[in-house]
Amino acid sequence: MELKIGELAKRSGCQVETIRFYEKEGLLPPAARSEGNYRLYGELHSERLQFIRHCRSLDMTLDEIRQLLQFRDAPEENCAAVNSLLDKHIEHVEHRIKELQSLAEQLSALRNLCPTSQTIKDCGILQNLGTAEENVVRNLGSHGSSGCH
Amino acid sequence: MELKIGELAKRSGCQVETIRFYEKEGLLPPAARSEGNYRLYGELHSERLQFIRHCRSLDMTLDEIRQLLQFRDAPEENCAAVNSLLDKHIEHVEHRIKELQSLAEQLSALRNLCPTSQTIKDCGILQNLGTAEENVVRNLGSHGSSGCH
DNA sequence: GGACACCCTGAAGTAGGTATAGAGTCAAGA
DNA sequence: TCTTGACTCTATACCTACTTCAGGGTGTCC
Repeated sequence: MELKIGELAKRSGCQVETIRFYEKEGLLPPAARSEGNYRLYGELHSERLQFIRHCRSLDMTLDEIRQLLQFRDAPEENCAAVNSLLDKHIEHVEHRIKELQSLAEQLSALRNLCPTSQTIKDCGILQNLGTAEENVVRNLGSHGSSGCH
Repeated sequence: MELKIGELAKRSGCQVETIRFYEKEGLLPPAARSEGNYRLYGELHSERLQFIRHCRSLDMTLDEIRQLLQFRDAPEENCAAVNSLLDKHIEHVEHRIKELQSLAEQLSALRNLCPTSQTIKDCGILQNLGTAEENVVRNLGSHGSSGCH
């Protein structure tokens, strides 16, 4: 039941480099080592990695996951903080959805400004992009969560 | 009509550092300089920056913006590529919305596993996060666009 | 001439990895 | 025994779109 890093990676569906990265970040404790200095993992590591990957698949940050792992390591405490962390995360995701929906509307309106191919100087899209943002919601201004890329 | 960088920043609603960054990235051409080596901007810079910020408020990448600026600089060409770039961007945003909606559903289901405060060892949320992801859509696996943070 | 707001350059930091270089380990086949 | 190939190791750089910081110079007001 001792896994090398590549085997653990296959099992957990993540990449070798990612596992090493989690170790460096303190999310996974350092692994035991073989004679040849290879990392060796057991069941506990495997479960912990599964937990982390599950959280990541739910788009939590490493900081949020770090907190959840701490809770997990204190089984007698109360879980109110876990619930609250999740509530905040849900709120965050829903906020982001609304932002992107508003964005999609704006983009669609912009697209309609050039229904067919023109010369660039007559292209309604480029013209509009060059104007002030009067009709544009500033949803991504300075504090918007960034990036759908 | 010669603006110092701080004035241009105020006008365009972005930060001084961001303007310098765009210059370094080649999105804005180098500014003229005053005797004291201060950057001096004119109307053309101001318009170009407005264009860039408008695109950014629509969540386009700097690479996409670079392409649009190239188009903008060739007014006699055909704008089909502009339309196509925008179509791709719209598709991208809509895809991301769907991802996040599925995510929100999963998070909501997860949240329901612990309706009231428990001890951590009885918390349905933490228990579920430690299980394999059988019931979890892998929408963010390896190729999902990242980050709502 | 001193205080203060503004500007300069260059480098480092952010999140969550991914990619690369250069080297070591290990098992199987010729 | 030698070699090939798959795997592992460390350390470092790269990605996006900026932001922050250190250590200075400039310009104006009182």
